Order: sequence, then structure tokens, then C-alpha cells
Amino acid sequence: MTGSIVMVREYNPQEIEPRWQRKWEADGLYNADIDETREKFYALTMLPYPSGDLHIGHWYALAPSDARARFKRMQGYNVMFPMGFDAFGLPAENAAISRGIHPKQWTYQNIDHMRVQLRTMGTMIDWRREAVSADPSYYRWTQWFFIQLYNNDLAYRKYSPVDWCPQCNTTLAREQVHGDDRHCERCGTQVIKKDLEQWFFKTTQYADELIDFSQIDWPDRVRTLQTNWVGRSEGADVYFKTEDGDELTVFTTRPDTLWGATFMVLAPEHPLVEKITTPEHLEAVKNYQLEAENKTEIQRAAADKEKTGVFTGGYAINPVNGARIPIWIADYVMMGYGYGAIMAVPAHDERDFAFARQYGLEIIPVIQPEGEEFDGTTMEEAYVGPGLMINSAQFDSTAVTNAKGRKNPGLAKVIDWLEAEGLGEEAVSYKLRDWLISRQRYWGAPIPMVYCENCGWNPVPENELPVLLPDDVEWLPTGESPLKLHPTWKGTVCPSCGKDAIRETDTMDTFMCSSWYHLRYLSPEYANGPFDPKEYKYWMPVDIYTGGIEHANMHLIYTRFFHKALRDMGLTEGNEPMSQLRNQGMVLGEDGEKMSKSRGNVVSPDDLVNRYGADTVRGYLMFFARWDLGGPWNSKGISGTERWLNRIWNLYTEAPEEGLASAGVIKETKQALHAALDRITRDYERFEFNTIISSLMELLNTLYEARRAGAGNNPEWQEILETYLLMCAPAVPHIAEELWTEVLGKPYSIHDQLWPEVDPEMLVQDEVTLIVQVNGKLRDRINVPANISKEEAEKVALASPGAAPYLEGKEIRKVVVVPGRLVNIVI
RNA sequence: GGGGCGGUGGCGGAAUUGGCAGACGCAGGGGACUUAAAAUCCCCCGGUUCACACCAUGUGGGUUCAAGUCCCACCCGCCCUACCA
Repeated sequence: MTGSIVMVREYNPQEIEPRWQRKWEADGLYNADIDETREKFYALTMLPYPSGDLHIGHWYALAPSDARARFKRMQGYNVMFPMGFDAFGLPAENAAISRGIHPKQWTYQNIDHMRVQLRTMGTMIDWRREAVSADPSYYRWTQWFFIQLYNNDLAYRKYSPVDWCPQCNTTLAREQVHGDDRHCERCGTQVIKKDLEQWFFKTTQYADELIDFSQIDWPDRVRTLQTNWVGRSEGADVYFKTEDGDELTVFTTRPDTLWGATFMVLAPEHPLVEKITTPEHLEAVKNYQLEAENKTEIQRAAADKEKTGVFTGGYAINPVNGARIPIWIADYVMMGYGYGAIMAVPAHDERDFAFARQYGLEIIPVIQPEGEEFDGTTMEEAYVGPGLMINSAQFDSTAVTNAKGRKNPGLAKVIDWLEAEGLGEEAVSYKLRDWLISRQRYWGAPIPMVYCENCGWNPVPENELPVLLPDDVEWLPTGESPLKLHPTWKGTVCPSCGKDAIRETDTMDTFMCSSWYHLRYLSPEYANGPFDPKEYKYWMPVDIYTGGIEHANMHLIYTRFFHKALRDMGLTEGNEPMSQLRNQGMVLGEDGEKMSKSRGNVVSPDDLVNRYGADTVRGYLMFFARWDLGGPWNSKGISGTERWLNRIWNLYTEAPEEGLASAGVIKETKQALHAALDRITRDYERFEFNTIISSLMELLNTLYEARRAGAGNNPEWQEILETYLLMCAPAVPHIAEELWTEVLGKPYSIHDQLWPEVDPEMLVQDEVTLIVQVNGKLRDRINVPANISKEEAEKVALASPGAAPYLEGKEIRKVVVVPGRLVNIVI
């Protein structure tokens, strides 16, 4: 302590916190620069959208991540913790339409406000690395990446049915359509289908790599979501033909059931329908097609088990046995998956079964478990389990298991045969679609492409980037993109032939901007490329990425795709952008509902900081729930964290009690200190923030007890106080700094100190409480030396006063001794 | 229909991975200090019971000397996904 001067100041976070925040930033304390002598650690949290106000959810995502980054820094890593803004997007444009404010102005005002708010958290953000995706210096490279993807055949334009949000007036990627009612990810409006020509990225080219997580430590939950989203199915393409000889290939996961195919079903919009439909069925088919077209996908899905369809009058030939089977159309077959056509095996597929029963179509069982005798006319449901093939010519008696694809020996045999006979081939199908990135909106990065009547589509020459968004735009109430309406912006010349040409007026999905922001942080000022390769080499990959799980099938797939694509274009190294991912849960309102302005249950971090100080808010956010689960906010609970910090303050600033503690008290205190240190170190690694704060609270209680016993005057006390502050520093950085420099008189800054080392000797207890059980029930606890022998422990337990009465006159059948822990006497 | 996560006091949650269930905190009760309140400090706080003791980790079985933890069956809640061939 600085002499014996005792501070009698009150804990005043409102004074302390801004002072340190200013000093840390002025000193560049958290600036992260390349330092080859130290091991790097790139800590990243998902960048916020500048909606205008920092939400408690932002704090919940950021504060514990910041504490952990600080912990890593104290462990000696060279930690980079950057921040930026995902600044393009629709809300800005909606503000423009409803309030007449320009999206750029709206966005940048919000960013300014949020920068101020973010600084009140006392994070270790290196603000020199900030990147804003709506800056021309940023989106110049977003556009550049588009061109690289285009030049490498990973971006293409295609006419197809796409999802359209009528509210947002734009197309959406498949991933951005949510729920069983198929609503827009942004605004919740039900989407509709439109046939449009749009730009896509070939995410499907990386389908297999996207479900390989062997090189990253990502939560099972995200892995499962992404795996399901990619939806890989193994099976075979089988070459059917129509009676007239037209090819009609289908994909099936069950080529082993080919002999049981009794009809085929095409999606109503399948191109072959027109050709095969016979005149007498034409009207019914046309009607059905019209009906299907008018049904939204919700209705198509909502029809649930009720199967509908019509016969086309056409027939196909089953290639494996020459059987002539009718071709139907039905809306349970989707044009967008596989070939939009299936072979129907009603005996072994639930949907086909329902359809066959509905329309009286033939059912032929071809797989049968031993001891079972299936009859197609009486079967009550499709059989989808394992068994032996029957009614399948030379394959009869072949065993088929539950395994998928080639791992199923029966399937493998059939596939080999199909390939040998030229009737089909092994195939894999995916649910994943290519990423539709065109948006019919203004406030985004313009797609840098030019259309010329003579030369078609060409990219804008790289030296002309960025293609700047014009500022002088106007909005119609319809929400139509002002870029289309701009009098001159579209007009340009063809980069190829020099004649008049037209710019693409669509902008890019903002997920494109956020697919590479972690790279822009490396060198936000760099002008010779999207990032400085030197910085890349040192900092990448991201060591820990934190954020919400809601992006599992969007941002987190896109960014992995992006990284792999860049790797294949020779722009980056490594297979994955982020080595480790952890998701925080969501903070709900006090009513247990999702926070929203309309519900009036929004918790404002600014109010909390004003009232309690940032350290209290940080500490409470770490403490109040399991970080990965989140939960309802409890405004009363925060007082516990407030008291904790007050008690810390008082412990360091109040005069110690009289007297001197015994050596035993000091030893016990140090043991408690190191036990907590050991646990907290582990908990930081595991993202178990709530128990970090509990351990610190518990330890503080122990310190108070020790001080009451006189420990405040022992020579060891100073070191105990120092260590405790170091342990608090990542979680509550301001109070730790203040007490460290101003009360303990240690050199600035506590945040440049190393995390204390656990003294293993202090973890060794010399006395332990031995639990004595009789038949598994607790009967006594006895303090014994920690290294007590088995025999000795047994002896002590048998003689213990708590257990003895239960043992009297009983025969002891067995005694289980867990050394240093427990003795269970079985009678 | 498929997949995932979860169910422990009034509440948020602990529990060294099979070894004292309920750490830490909130709320509540009692007390000290105070003219009073706030703040602070001390004690109590799963249930039944005067107590001894017994019962308790969604329910029912099982394995084990010992189960919140492992196995089987079921119930409930939340999230994702969906005629995916």
C-alpha cells in the first residue's frame, strides 16, 4: 500500500470509468500490432448493424468476449480485438422512405452514436482497426471480390424462380427465408415466388467441404444445423425413359427398391409434362398445374399428408425390369430438388404409399425383413426398415441395412450393377442451393457488372472500382430501387467494346459484406488489396469467434464458403476462417419474452451504466445466466454484482482490523486464492463466465473473513490483494485499474500484467473432510490428513461417532474407500 | 414427420464428470447499527417434522457400495427444419 495512507473515498464508477477509458485509448494500451516474438490471438465478435442504439444484447455478446480477450492478453498473447459496423442494409433505406433522411446520413449518425456507447463498456477494442462496410474504401473490395468470383466461375447469372419479399421489395437467398410460413428473415413478411434473372454464388460447389468440420472447434449445434442445411444425400441417378424414348433421370437414395417402382411422379412445373400428357388428360393436367402454381409453398407444405396429383396419360419404362409404369404429376415433388422427378416406390416410401392408396396405384413390396410376409394389397404403411430384397430378379435375398449410400452393402451392389449396365450411376444430392446475392435495393454495394447489347455481361475494370453509390437519389413510395430510377447513373460504356452500356442496378446482399470483414480489420487503410498479406500471415485465422447462433445457416455458411473460394483463387491460405466458434444465448425481457420496443420490455445499457457503472453491468452480464443459454433479465439481481464491487472497493480502501492472523489462516486464505485462480483460469477457457464471478465473490467473502481474523496486518496480505485484483481485471477492468494504481500504488497498467500462476502446492490440501456413509447415506464427516491410507480411513470411519450407532450389532459386508474423499460402509 | 437443446429450492443457477445435492447471487424472514430510512454488518432460508429421522434433481424402471450425472421407457418445454425423393 502507498504508505499507511488510507483512502476514504467512496466507490464512484461514474468518475473512475470514463477517466480510465480515455487514458487507455490515448495511450493506445490495446493497440495490437504484429509482433513476431509473441503468439498472436485474434478474438472476434460478430460486428453489429448500426441500428442506432446499443442494445443490452450487444453488451451480452461483447462484454464477456472482451473479458476473455483480456484474460488471453494477460496470459501473454498478443491479442487483437477489433470492431466495425455492418453498415449497409434495409433499415437505413426504410428510414429514408418513412422519415426522409438519407440512408448514408442515418447510418453514419448511428455509427457515431454507437461508437460513443461502445466506449462506455471499457473494452479492449483496437479502434484503429475499425472498418465500416458502407465506406467506399471498404465496398471497393467487396466489389473486387465479386469480380474475382465472377472471373473464377463462382459467380453467375441465372433465370429461375426466386424468393421475393414484397415488403422489402427485393429477392432473398434461400437461407433468408425462415419458418414454415416462409417469411422474410428481416421483416417477417411472407415471401412469394418470382421468376427473375439474378446473380448467384456457387456455394454448392463447396457443399462437401462445408459439412467437414474436422479442422475447426465449432459447437455441435452449429455443425448439426449446417450439416442439415447442406443436406447431403447419397444414392444414385437412374436413367428412366418415357415410352416415347425421352430421357427421364431421377435421383433416389433407394436404388435397391427400383423393382418396386410402380409409377413416377413429376413436379407440376417439370418441362417434360407438356410432352407426355395425352390429349384426354390435358385439361386435368393444365388445371392441376395452374392450381399448384397459385398455391404458395406454404399451402403446398401445409397440405401435410393429404396427397393430390393427376395422371398425365404418359408412361415410363423402368430400366431394371422393363415395366411400363404410369407418370403422374403431384405437388409433393419439388422442381427445385434433384431432377424434379421421382420414381415412386409406394411399398417403401411413406409419401409414395399415401399417394398410391389415394389413387389406387399398385404397391409391390421389394424389401422384406425375415419372418415377415408383405402383401401389397393389404400393407397398412410403407416399410422403410432393413431386410432382404424380394421381387427383384437376380438381387433377391440381397440384404439391405439401414445404412446410407455405399455403406449399405445391398445398395452398393445395386449401384455397381446399374453402373455396369449403364442404367444409372452413383450420385449425391444436396439441399443446399447456390447463394442468391442480388438485391433490388439502393443501400448496398453495387454489383460491379455492366451489360452491353453486343458483349453481354462484363465486370467493371478493377481500376475503376469502386462503383460508387450516387448520393442524389429519390425514393418512390413503392420502395423501388432508386438506382433504377436515377437519370444518369446506369449509363456507362462497355469495358469490352466501348459502346454504350448499362450498369447492373442491383446491389449485393449485405451478407457479402460481412463474409470478409474479419479480413478488412487486418488493415482497414490498405489500398493495394482487400487486406495486407503481412497482416494476414500473422493474424489469421481468427482464433475465437463469438456471436449468436441465428447466423448458423447464413453468415456462418457464407463466410466459410467465402474463405474457401478465396483460398482456391490463391488469395488466402488455410481452409477455415475461424478456428473456434462459441455462441452466446439471448437476453430476454423481464417478462421472459424477446425484447422489443413494442412490448416495452427493452433494457437500456446506457441507463444501467449511468446508474451502476460499466463494471457492474459487465460483471452482472457474466454472472446472471449461463452465457450460452441467456435468459430473462432480472433488474433486481444486478444489486448483487453492485454489492460485490462495493465490497471489493471497501476491502482495499478501509483500514484493516487490529491484530495479526495465524499462519493457519494465511495458509487457508492462500489456498482458497489459488483454488479460485485454478478454477477461474479453467472457466475462462471454457466460456463459463457465471462461475468466474461466483468464484470471485466467494473468494472475496474468504478475504473478508481472513481480514476479520487480522490478516490485513500480515506481510502476505499485500500479495493476496494484488493477486485478487489481477484475477478481477479481465471482468471489471476499471475498478481493477483504479485500485491497482491508486490504492495499491502499483505501476500502470494492471492490464499489462501477467495472469497469476497457480501454485500447485497451494492446491494440495493437508487436511480433507472424509465423508462417512452407511449404505450410501451420509452419517458423519471427519477431518483427516489428506494423505490418509485406505486402511486408516476405513478404521477412522468405522469408529466415527456418526456411523457407530448404525453399525452396532450389524455384520459389515463391505467397505468402499475412495481415498481422500469418502468411506461407504455396507451392512 | 425429422433433428437439436433443456427440465435441480420462490428465482438465476452450482455440483471437481459416478462420491457431502443446492456453491455464488437475487428475492424473503429475523437481528445489530440509526431519531428514522438508505447503506453496511450478522443469522436463517428445498419439503414433511417439536425432534430423531425421512423424502427430495420432470415421471417410471434399471445398473452400482454409491446416480442430478450412466442405461431403458415415457411426459413436458423451447429452438431449428420439413412432402428433400
